[in-house]
Amino acid sequence: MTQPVSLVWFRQDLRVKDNPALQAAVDFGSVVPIYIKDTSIKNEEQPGGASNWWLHHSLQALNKRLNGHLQFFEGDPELVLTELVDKFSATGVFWNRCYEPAAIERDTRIKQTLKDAGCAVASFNASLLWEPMSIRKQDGGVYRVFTPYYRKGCLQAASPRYPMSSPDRITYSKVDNLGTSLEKLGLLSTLNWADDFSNHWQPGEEGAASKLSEFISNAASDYEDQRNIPSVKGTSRLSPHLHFGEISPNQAWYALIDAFNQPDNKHLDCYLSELGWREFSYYLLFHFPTLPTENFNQQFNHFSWRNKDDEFTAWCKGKTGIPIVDAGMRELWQTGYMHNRVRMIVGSFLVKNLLVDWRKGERWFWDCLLDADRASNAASWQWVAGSGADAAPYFRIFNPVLQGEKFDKHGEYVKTYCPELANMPDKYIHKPWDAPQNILSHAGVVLGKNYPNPIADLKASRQRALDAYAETKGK
DNA sequence: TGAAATGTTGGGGCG
DNA sequence: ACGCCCCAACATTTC
Repeated sequence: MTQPVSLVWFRQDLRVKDNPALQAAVDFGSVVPIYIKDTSIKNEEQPGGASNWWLHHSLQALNKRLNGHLQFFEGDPELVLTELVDKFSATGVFWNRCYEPAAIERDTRIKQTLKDAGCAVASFNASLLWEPMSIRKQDGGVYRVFTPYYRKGCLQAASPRYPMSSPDRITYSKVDNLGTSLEKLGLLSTLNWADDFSNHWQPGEEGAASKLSEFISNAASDYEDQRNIPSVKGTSRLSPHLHFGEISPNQAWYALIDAFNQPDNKHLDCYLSELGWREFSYYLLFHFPTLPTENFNQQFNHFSWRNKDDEFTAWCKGKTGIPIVDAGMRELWQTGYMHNRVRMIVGSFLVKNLLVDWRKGERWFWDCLLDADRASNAASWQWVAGSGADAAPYFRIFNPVLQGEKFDKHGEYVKTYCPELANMPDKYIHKPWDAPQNILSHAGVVLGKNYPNPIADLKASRQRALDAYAETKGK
């Protein structure tokens, strides 16, 4: 007696533990796990280079966990799925939900097609603590401010689902592998740009679990104080793992609560609320699908960005002459990651001091970040620009010198990524342009030669931003 | 999850 | 001893 066959369509849930769709397929019968590189989505929504590097290695890890049974395809998922259902005589298809506007539209259509073809189809929530459609204000409206969204909307709603364990035993269907090879998906860049990534990261479920336990044993107990120091690994660094679903937020949420084993701990609450910000980004994207491309606050449609190409390029390359900005941009390029505090600093500098449209920054991050995520990236850039929901007010302009002196007191972070400044004394590490000539020459720094002169005067560009924003506000 | 400008207070140096 | 000034330290307001 053969079991019914079902497909598990993996997308952003590249794990075996706490995977509701996989569990459903196991309960249903024998399983064919598949991954489809979706070529039907628009170019600008295709994952960037760094993200694809991660995806490649994550798929490799998942395939290993599935004993090599993962089948890889490329194309329009609707066509691929209907064809596979037919070829494998599958009677069930299961997946975990995605929440990006284009994915929702695609999946809704596919679900109908497969149902019409007589398949059992079910989708599940595997990547959010609270799904966007379930959180509403008392009057039925949509929250626009984080704190009431999180405190009233989320924390007073039903608790997040407790994580499931791995399926006891996965029975794989005895079918041919009709897919292509992982390599043929072409996710790896031909440049050697990504070579260094693997020194910093281990994509896959195992890497995610070890990041989580490392965070719990080393950093979580002092999270609120340490998370802002970029030279210290005081954050969880789970973001790329969460993005690809190698770990669910539910697993992180409950692991932290269990580890602290006491309510009302400020470090615990602080970390959980960061997971809350991730939820809020998805919530905003769901209810405002144009978030990645349109100003949430439409007053900004009239904003006169300067958009100077040479300045934008200097920012991308980490050659602005502002040490902590350059260090951040170089960390991004070299490691595919940037510390959260520094993301705010470089973002504020680009958008406010240089007056470059936040969407240019969004695009660069999209291509460079291993944790590039449509929801978080869009919501965070709009937050920085002041054009978003519950955004930073227009007058909040980070001073990169003060931020450096506050959060990187001895310049350890700067010196890691800007080695040409390695011998600068603490006093001038964040403002080499103010250093007396003898100190510069003693440190081997020649401004304009081996380290750039600052491309913007911080005081004047701050005033320029205030004027520009004041003008927009008046419109 | 800002920074700068402006205002207030109080200790200490000094004539 | 007293008034005056300076200025650090902190608080408040403004952008």
